[in-house]
Amino acid sequence: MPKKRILPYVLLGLINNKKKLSGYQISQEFKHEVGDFWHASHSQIYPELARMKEDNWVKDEEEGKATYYMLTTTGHEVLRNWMQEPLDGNEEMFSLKLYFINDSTDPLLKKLLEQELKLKQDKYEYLQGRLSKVFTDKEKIKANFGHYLILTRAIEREKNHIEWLKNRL
Amino acid sequence: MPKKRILPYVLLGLINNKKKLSGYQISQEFKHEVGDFWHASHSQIYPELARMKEDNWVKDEEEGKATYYMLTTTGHEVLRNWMQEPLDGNEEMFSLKLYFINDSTDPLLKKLLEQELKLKQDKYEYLQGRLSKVFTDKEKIKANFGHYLILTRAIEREKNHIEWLKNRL
DNA sequence: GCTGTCATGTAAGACGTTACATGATTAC
DNA sequence: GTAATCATGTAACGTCTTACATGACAGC
Repeated sequence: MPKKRILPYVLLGLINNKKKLSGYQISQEFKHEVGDFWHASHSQIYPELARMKEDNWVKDEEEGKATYYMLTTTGHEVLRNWMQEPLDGNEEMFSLKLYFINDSTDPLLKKLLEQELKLKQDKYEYLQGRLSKVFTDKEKIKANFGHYLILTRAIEREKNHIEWLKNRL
Repeated sequence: MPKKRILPYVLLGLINNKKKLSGYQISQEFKHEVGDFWHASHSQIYPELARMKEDNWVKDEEEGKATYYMLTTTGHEVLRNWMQEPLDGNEEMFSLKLYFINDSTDPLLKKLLEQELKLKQDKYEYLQGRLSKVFTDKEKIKANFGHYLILTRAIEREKNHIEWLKNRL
C-alpha cells in the first residue's frame, strides 16, 4: 500500500481556515503562517488542487488571473474525518491538526491533546527504557557520549512536552 | 543544485562508530540505536554502499555471506569535513551529528552545542516575533486558538532546548 | 526599461517506500 | 518441515525539489 498522503488534507485545512484561497496564496501561507510546521512548493500545490477539484473536494471560482478554491460539502466531510483519525507516529501531525482548530471549544481539541499525551507518554517510557538498557554504567556513557547526550535530551524534551499537554487538559 | 544528501554521511558515521559494519547490520542499527533520529531502508542502504565504495569512501571485506564495510582514509576525511560543516536549519542534524561524537573531549562537541544554541536562539526570537505580530489581542487568539497553542508550544520547546544547551556549555 | 511580485503551470531528476525476489542458516 | 532471521539485491511507484517557462502588472 502506498504511503499515506497528507498534502491534500493540509490544503483542505488551509482553505477551510480562510474559507477561500488561491494556489498562490496557499504557497504564501507555507512561507509564513503554517511554514513552521509544514511545507509544500507551488509545483505540488497546483496539480494537487486540480486533483482535488476532480475528486469534488473543492470547487473553484475565477477572479481575474487568480483561481480561488473553496471546500465542497464532500470536502468538509473529508477534512472532518481526517481530523478525527487518531494521530500516528508522525511528529508534526499534532501541530498541523492543531493549526486547523480555530475554536477553543471544539471537542476535537481535547481529543487531540489526549491522543498526543498518550503518544508522548509511551515515547517517554520507551526512551527511558532505552537509556537504562544502553547506558548501564559510566564506561558506556564515556564511550558513546554523543549518543548519551541526545538520548537524555530527547527524554527531557518529551517530559517538557508532556507537562505542557497536561497543563492544557 | 540538487538537494544535499545526508544518507552517505550517516552511513560513514555509523560505520565509523563501529569500525566495521555490513549492510544488514546498518539496517538493524536504524531499527534500534540511531532509529530515533534517522532512518533508511535496506533498499537505500545497499546501493548507497556500492556508490560509496566506487567513490572510495569505504572498502569492503567479505566474510561468509556478509560484506563488511570500513572507512578508507578518504572516508575519514569526508566524514570529518561533513561533521565540521555548520548546522543548517535541519532539525535532526544536531542529534545525528551528536550521535557520531563518541568522545566527550572532542572539540567538535562544544562547537556543535554552540552552533545549535545560536540556531535555537534565533528561532526563539523569530517565534516570539511571530507571536507578538500575529496575536495582537485576545480576539485573534480566540479566533485562531489552535495556531496560538502550537506557536506558544513551539516557543516553550525552544526555551527548554536552549536551557539544556546552556547547561552543557 | 528593469526589477519585483502576482499567478500558474510543466518537466526532469532525486529520493524514498513497498513490494518482489532469492538463498542460507537457525530454532521449534 | 516450516517459520524466523540473516543477508542481499532489484523493480515499480509515488512524492518532492529544482529548474524551466510564461505572462501580467506595479513601482522606480
